[in-house]
Amino acid sequence: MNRFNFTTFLTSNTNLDQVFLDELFSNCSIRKYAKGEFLLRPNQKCEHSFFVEKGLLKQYHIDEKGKEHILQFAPENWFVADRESAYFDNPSLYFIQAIEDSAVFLIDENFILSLSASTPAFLKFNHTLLHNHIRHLQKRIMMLLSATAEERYLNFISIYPDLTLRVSQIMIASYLGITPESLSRVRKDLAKRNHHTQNLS
Amino acid sequence: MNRFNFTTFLTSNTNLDQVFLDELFSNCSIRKYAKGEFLLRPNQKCEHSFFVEKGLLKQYHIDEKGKEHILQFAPENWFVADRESAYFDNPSLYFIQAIEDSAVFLIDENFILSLSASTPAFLKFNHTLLHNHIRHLQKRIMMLLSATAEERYLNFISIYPDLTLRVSQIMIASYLGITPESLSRVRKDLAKRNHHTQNLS
DNA sequence: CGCCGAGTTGAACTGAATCAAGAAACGTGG
DNA sequence: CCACGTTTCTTGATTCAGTTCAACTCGGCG
Repeated sequence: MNRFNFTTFLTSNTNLDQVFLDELFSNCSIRKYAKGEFLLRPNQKCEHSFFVEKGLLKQYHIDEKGKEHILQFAPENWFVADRESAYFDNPSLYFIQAIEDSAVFLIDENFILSLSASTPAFLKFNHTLLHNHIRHLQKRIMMLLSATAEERYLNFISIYPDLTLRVSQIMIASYLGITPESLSRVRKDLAKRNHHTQNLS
Repeated sequence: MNRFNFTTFLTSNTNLDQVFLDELFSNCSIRKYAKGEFLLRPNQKCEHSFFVEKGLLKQYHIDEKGKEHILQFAPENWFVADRESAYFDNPSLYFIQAIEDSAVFLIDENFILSLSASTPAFLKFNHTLLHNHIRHLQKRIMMLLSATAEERYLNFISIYPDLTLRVSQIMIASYLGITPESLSRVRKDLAKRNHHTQNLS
């Protein structure tokens, strides 16, 4: 029996049986990407969803002013895809790039649709994933609408404590919508305040 | 035959037949909400999706500082739901409120799932809706990450020319993540510049 | 008529961006 | 394994977009 993260992810979130999993895996390919390699570039069409088995990806956009804005990080057990290009005719606006050496499952979008039609448990699973994604994006919007630089950073490290160590501050700043210099100052301030409270205890 | 916007929306985006539509409508109810009425409040559980047949809704959050942040407007032919409470156990974080007298279809989320399982065309339709929603949220995040107050406003009026007239500036500002005062100044600046270009032509 | 919320305008303030320069960490090739 | 160049991170000085607070206008409505 295969012992991928992907298998564990599927079996622990659904009650899909082995026959189903075998069919799913026979329609997926796994590919390795070296750090820095691109899985998708703007104006390409994104044919599949990516499941990150190992490593770390980022999805980002370069705006007219040449600045990079990170839409999301995708560490182990995350899905990424460019929904825009997968479901509509539009070519992608985003880069998807490996920021660590990574192993990724490629899943055809049409295959997901046909599995959903044939297997109610998978349909439910896929819907939950999509709704989870929506929920996540909504939280991010609220954060960008209401939180200061410090609040955004504190929120980030509480949600992604591991990423804080794996990702450069430049990228974290880009994800938070602040400059790297500001992030550095925020961290300095927090460290100073933490020292104080530790000394008082 | 019923002549709702909802019917037109469904038939023009899918090839669902009349039998199907009859079943769908027999499982939906339509309700009217007066301006100011709430469809959902925080800590309630949102049982269904709403399709706006007529009128205008807003979905928003009140943060710890007491400020209102609008997640989305929903005019005619839009769906709104609190995915978070519909699909997970968490009670809602958001208000959904009518800002005009409105007529709204209520669609049970479980019913959507069962229709998706039984009707491939509806499955496809629903997936497209969800992906469209994701695409929309992603665009909004890029906007909040990269655009100035003026760029956000110009983007807003280009996407929602009608809403610009139906919605108070206070709400537009809240949607854009700026203060009403700033929005007023942005508009003043734009008007001044437009006059100049008009005089030059 | 008087009230109230929406919108405008001004003045002062501020959080974060920008620009610039130096220090630390990193990796790559000799 | 060290030396070098490159990138990341830090820190400071300055600027700026947008906020805050306050006063005032306008239009609708009981």
